[in-house]
Amino acid sequence: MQRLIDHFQQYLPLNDEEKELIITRARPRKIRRRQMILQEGFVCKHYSFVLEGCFRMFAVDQKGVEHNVEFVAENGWISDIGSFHAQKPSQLFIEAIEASEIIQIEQQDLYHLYINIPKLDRIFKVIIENKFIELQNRMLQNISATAQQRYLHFLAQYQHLATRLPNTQIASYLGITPEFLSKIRKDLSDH
Amino acid sequence: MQRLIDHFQQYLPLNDEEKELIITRARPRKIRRRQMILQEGFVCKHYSFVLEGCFRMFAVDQKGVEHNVEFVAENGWISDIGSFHAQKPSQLFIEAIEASEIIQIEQQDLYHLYINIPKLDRIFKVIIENKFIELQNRMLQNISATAQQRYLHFLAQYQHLATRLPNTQIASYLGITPEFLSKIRKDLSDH
DNA sequence: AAATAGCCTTAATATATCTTAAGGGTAAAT
DNA sequence: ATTTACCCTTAAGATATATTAAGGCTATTT
Repeated sequence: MQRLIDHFQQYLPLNDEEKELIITRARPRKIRRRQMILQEGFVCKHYSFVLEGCFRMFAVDQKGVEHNVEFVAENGWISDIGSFHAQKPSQLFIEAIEASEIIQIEQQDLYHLYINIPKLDRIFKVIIENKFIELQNRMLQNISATAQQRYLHFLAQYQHLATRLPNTQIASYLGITPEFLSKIRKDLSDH
Repeated sequence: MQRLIDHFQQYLPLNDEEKELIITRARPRKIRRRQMILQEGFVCKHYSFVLEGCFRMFAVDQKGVEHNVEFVAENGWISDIGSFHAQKPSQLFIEAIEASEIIQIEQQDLYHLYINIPKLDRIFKVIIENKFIELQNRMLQNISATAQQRYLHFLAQYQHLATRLPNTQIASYLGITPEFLSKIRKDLSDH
């Protein structure tokens, strides 16, 4: 739990009372590999902070094909924010790619924390701003770069993830088929 | 200026003192068509709230081709958030597509407002959460849908924009060439 | 140890999208 | 009123990426 407090304090210091309140509203949880913490059709109940392990958020299209929207590993937050705030059924899945440990905060608890610790508004504002910047960069890549360039960019920016993920998951994140990623990798290795 | 206050009050009520402070720190400005309010290589100095008109944020690739990252029209915010907060040179341009009126807040002013009106942390947290959700949906479309599906989705979600934008700008936003968009439109009109 | 399932690769063929080139239409600039 | 610049379209040929099918390799599972 200290890890979560430390995480928040990277943004702003907290006093003991604030730390205590956060601790009462957050719950640690172990997740097995392949376990889902969100499924399509259900409301996203939590904001989840990843202590150990790795998750993917994905959608399934009409043909049943999965598309990875996001990966989140250590010290990152994952949630379907739209579903969480609107309390509407999600169209997304969140699945553990590895055995993981997380800390979860439920919606009412998070709202309670926001009211009693206004600093958290600031902290989460910055957290989401950073996620937005990252996503906007990825979007720019997607509309302007070839699949090979996107793959190289992914390797450079997310080395820590790239080595832990099967290529098939990376392909889904890049928006290409595993077969085509395989071709890209061959072309690269042939210099 | 009242428009900005009203905008904030859609999220949370403000008292007179808060309104007054915001007004002293925000500046209205008229922008001509094609005028740039941010250019590559410069630090993004402002958060800009659009009263009237329409802007695009775009990047220029090595070949000199422009890629539209985002459109923002009435009651939306536009800024290169990364450049703004880090005070680092931007890689993006922001240009008025129509003659426009905006209200701008400089970095130091916004930070001053955040400190003196903690509510604004909450308000901007929600604003950016909504932008994030929108962008994540677009990202999902981009990795999972064909150009035709993306175009139809764009028309459905942004009718108000679609009719005001030249197709060449829409094509750039969708990540396709104008020629291919033209073909898509023909295929659609042939049912 | 065998069987199963997931992952990675290869290659042939098909489809989506880009490039280049050209022409016509319309709005802004002179 | 003419010119210029921008925008939209069409089409042929090129390239990027998807689809299908097959085979091999590992790590589980039986």
